[in-house]
Amino acid sequence: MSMRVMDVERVKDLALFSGVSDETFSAVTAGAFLQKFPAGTTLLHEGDPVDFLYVLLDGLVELEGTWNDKETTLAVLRPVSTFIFAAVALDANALMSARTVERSDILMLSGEALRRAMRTDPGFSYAATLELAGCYRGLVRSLKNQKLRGGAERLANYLITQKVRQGGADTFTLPHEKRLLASLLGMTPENLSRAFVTLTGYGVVVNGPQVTIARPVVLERLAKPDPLIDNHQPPSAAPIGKAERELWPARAC
Amino acid sequence: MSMRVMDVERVKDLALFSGVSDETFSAVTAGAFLQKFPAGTTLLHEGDPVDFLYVLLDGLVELEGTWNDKETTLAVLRPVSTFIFAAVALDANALMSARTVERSDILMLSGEALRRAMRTDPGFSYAATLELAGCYRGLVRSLKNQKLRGGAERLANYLITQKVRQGGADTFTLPHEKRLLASLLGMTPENLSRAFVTLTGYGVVVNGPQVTIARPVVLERLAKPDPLIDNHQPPSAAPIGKAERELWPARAC
DNA sequence: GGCGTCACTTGATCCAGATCAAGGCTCGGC
DNA sequence: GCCGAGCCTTGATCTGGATCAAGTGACGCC
Repeated sequence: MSMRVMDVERVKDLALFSGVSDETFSAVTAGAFLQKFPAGTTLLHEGDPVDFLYVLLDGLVELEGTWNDKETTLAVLRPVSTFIFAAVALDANALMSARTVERSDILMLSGEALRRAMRTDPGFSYAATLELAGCYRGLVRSLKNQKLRGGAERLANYLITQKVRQGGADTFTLPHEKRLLASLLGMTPENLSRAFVTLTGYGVVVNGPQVTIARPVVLERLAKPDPLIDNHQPPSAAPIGKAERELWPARAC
Repeated sequence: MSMRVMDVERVKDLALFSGVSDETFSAVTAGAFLQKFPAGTTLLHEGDPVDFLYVLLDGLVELEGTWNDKETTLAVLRPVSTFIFAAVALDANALMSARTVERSDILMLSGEALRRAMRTDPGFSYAATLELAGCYRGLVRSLKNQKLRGGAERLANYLITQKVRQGGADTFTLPHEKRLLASLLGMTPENLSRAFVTLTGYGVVVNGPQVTIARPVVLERLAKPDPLIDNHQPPSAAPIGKAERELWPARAC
């Protein structure tokens, strides 16, 4: 199934394709699929060879890792995002699985064509470098978050980040199930519940998926957000790549 | 202080500079410094703007992250490695500090010149993409290791990896202080001691920095090493980039 | 040679988080 | 409308790891 004109435009606007020539762009999108997947579909299993670069155009996707019958969520992606780009670039096997959380529109671009484009189009391989550098720094943040903070602190910072990303209002809604949030934050669902109870003492009120931060100053005193771990990028109209997200606030978008 | 001919050769052999044109290479190395640092020198502090790409030619370097007066080791690098390449590519601030663990020879390449080279030399930006993709995957492995395994399991896998990297003999030497290893593995020095005691029951004998794995099969039954987390790359004569390391064993080096 | 420093170890205790168990709730299907 | 499944919460208990405290041994310095 091929892409509609509207979808082509959305892809063209990706940071990854910003400096790309028209020839390269059509070469890369020529053999592309646009597919709709229901919630809970595994797009790609850990260890599998990776034939496509995936672009999430609509919906919600989880990246997860497994070992010894345990699993953990490494990231939750919202549109518009690319994923497993590193494996595509290296033509290597996936280190994590990808699963749709909601019904999602996903564009699949031939890995072979992308690697060829990276070798021939300097604008594209430059953009690819920036994209990967942004992804890398996102992971550094995750690792620091995981190793340096306790559960309640991770949750507090997650809530502050969500608040900013959703526009800054004191009340906002969690973007997905708490079970998934627990896995992302590296704790059990039971402990996430208890962490929410703890934050009650810092002015956090929870009502199902609705969260309100009644006393932001008090919560921040607990959370101690840090620009070297948390990326408080506000929402923006333009679709944004991992690189620009990393560069904020150093550069305008 | 400029580079000796021998050092130029070592840099030229880096995977990062494999497909690079001679002009680009001299442009990048023109304003380069080669410096020797004593042990314990902080090369770069978290949050600082990054003006140089660092290349560790000899010695040992630790990358660490800090939050709220706690600190943790994110990686320990051996020669020949580049570091903070992502920050250089994006012209962003460092997310981690870099410290020499031993006396080290470090080459510093102008970030400005490298970014220019990335924009003009397609061979270089292609190699940069591969390098960053390799670094990215290394971090994915670290994060899975941290979130999915317990302390004793992380230590067991670390030991198995060291054994392989050092040539496969049952007895090998830890490459640095245990205090640093503890921080890398995400535990306190006290708990690392106890984890070593635990592994005694699985055939691990410790004598200062000397470790011998007396019953590899038993230890592996505990460690459950996994190619999607652990990178059991054997040593090799040629200097190797983060990309090739990731590709092993899929491709010959 | 004596002494201070620092890495490492060991023991005792404490705490965060995991696990086990149970109950309430929503929601979709029949 | 009833029922079952799955998510979420709460409570009780257990355990891995952190913290506190003390002791040992290696090494460098005076």
